[in-house]
Amino acid sequence: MREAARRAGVSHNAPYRHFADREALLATLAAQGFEMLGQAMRGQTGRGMGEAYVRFALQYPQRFRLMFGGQIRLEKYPRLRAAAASAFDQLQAAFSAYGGDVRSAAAAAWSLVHGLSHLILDGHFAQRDEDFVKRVLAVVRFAVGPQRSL
Amino acid sequence: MREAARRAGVSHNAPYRHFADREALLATLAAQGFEMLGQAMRGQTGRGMGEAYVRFALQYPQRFRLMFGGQIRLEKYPRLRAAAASAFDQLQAAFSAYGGDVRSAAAAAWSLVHGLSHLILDGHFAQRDEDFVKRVLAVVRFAVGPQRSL
DNA sequence: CGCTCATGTAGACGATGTCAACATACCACC
DNA sequence: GGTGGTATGTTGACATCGTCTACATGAGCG
Repeated sequence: MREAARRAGVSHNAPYRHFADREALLATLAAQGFEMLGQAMRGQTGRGMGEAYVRFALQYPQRFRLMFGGQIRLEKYPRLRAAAASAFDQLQAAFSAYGGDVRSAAAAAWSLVHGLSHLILDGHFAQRDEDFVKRVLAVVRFAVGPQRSL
Repeated sequence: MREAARRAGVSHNAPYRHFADREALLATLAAQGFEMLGQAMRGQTGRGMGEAYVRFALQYPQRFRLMFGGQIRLEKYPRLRAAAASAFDQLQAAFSAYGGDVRSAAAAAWSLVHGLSHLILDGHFAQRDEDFVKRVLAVVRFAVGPQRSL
């Protein structure tokens, strides 16, 4: 709060005229982040969407962490939840052509790109270039219906 | 820090005799978490390991968030990095029987279960029961070599 | 002009992470 | 057995933070 005020060049209490409290400020920034993410994925399809997702995370790491850091209680900010759901809907739409368990396939795809983003940001992989991302995403197939494999 | 001291029933500065600073305390807890995670996955293979991973995250959400929240700089705590790598190695070993791009496949598998854990914890999915997890994981196949699909 | 609303400021409070100074208990060694 | 050091703990202080209350100011409008 005080840091935000400082950067804005106003007194330490001015931000409270615009945000109820710290969490509300962060929620607004997070919602903005989800809109940015949605825009980054717009127009992409299939694997391109996943790559756009990871690219976004690597480009705005702090924002991404804010959006998914669990410090903001989604249920307190309907606008945040809506923004997040809208981004996910976009991903899910890319799977709707698919028959079968669309929801599960979309959830799996989201999980994959989300986890990859997080793990790269946390520095758990030696590589973090676009090629690595492509290679990892290329390994995965999504299957409908109850089959079995590894 | 002060809260930890309070719970331990000691003065507010006692913890500084055991941890350099707040980050060092959290790093220790996180390292412990990685060991717990490793133990939770031990003995599992393939999809069972993924389920164990998600189960761990849902069972110890705060710990999981601490381990992957990005608040601790890995490079400052070699023991932490080692604990994390050891857990990942276990996952990677499960793929070593596989030919092809083992590293990428393991990275994809880790990303999948990691992202799923995070998204469930964040409340981005309506369901969070074990069945949902199984269903999502069941949708994914890992393929070696340069093939193509969605 | 006077009222209201939006916005900003100053000052205070409790809580936190951290530092410095001081105390105490235990253990090794002459 | 005394002595010194190390591990551990305590008290007190400081700057910072999020937040609350009270007060100021300025624009728009009757």
